[in-house]
Amino acid sequence: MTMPSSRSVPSRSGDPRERIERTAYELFSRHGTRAIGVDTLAGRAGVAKMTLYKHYRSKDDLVLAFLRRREELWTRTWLQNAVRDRSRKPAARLLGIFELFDSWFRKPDYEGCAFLKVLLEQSDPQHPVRTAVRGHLQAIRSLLVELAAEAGARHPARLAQQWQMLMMGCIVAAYAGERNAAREARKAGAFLLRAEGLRA
Amino acid sequence: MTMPSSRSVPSRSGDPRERIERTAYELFSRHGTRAIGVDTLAGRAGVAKMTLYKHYRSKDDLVLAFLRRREELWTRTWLQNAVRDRSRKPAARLLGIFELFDSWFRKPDYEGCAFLKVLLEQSDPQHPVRTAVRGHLQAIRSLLVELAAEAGARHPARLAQQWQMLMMGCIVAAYAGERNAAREARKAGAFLLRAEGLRA
DNA sequence: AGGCAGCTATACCGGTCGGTATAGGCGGGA
DNA sequence: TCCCGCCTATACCGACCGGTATAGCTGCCT
Repeated sequence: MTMPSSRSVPSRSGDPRERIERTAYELFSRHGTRAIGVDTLAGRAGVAKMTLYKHYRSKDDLVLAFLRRREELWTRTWLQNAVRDRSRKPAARLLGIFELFDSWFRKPDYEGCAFLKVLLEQSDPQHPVRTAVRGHLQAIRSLLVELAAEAGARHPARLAQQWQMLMMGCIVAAYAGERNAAREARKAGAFLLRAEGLRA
Repeated sequence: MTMPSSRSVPSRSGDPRERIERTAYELFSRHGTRAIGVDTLAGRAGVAKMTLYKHYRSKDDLVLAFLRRREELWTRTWLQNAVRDRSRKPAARLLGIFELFDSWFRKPDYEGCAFLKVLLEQSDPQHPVRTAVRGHLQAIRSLLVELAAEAGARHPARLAQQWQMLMMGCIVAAYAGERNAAREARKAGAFLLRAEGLRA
């Protein structure tokens, strides 16, 4: 009677720490960090609350671990690899991001970008969590700068910055229900490439 | 001793209802709606909690009122008027949005976009609050479509959608600390205009 | 003078927040 | 066999959550 949601999809396998992180990833990604309490988290992970606090000093610590995992799984494993596999020409790789986004946005359980959710729910600019998000956005930026440079852009840093704004803008638009956001962003991106003297 | 923050900047003037809405505007805009409880709100407004619940059935109701006020003050009074005053040529008006954003982002107390904050903190797509945000974003879109059409764009709806993504993207980028986001977005926007056969 | 509407203050409700204390179960290594 | 390290379960802490009940004050209308 205590917690009806405790045992649903308990992510049973793995040691407790792994179960905690996996559960945090699912719940924080979907609902943000403010909406999920530590009791809910421990219950869903099938783990005692004390175990959680043995591995992480505070909830903020766990949130930071979640953000690291998000960079590992989303940025590196998903985005980076998919973009490199999708094409050989760097300019096409940049455009490929939006093709990737297009199928992402059309997933019925599309839940937006965890980095942006966490960024916007923290009003203190000095807070460690918000600082960490800035770092993770910077990691994505570095990837974009690299691609822009490989593509031979005149101003790789500028193109990367504009590209990232377009990415974030269409992620939010898709979250607001605009399912074709990625396709329109891709078209806009193509114009930016031309302005940099590139063609896909 | 009960509430040290109760009387700081109590927005003293006006009837209770106006004080509530003004306080909600300040607090929700800066911190989001999840971070601000009704006790804090009533305390800061210098109003009894019962008075608050006499004017609004629930906190969600108050949030909806806050969003309406945000559209009134931010979208209509601020954005719309400023853009119309800034220039006569519609294409220049579109670009003027980012010039307006540039000074907005450089305010030391820049607090981002309340619509986006509220949108991202609500994970249920059916929730009335999230539905309301979609409506407010649509209002901004309408303004953009109008400007794009006046400017003679070949595809006003498309240009408006891309423009809004650029706007949201640079709002978020600025929130992450990128102070020159608006200037770069403006440059990107100029390329989109050229692609539509327009010149500023 | 009476009355009523609007507001205030205070206390309360069950539930959840992040975080801690305590005691016991269970498995592996010596 | 005994112990120790890791985990569990449960209860607790003060604070806060959204929302309600009650009683009293104040000012305006008649």
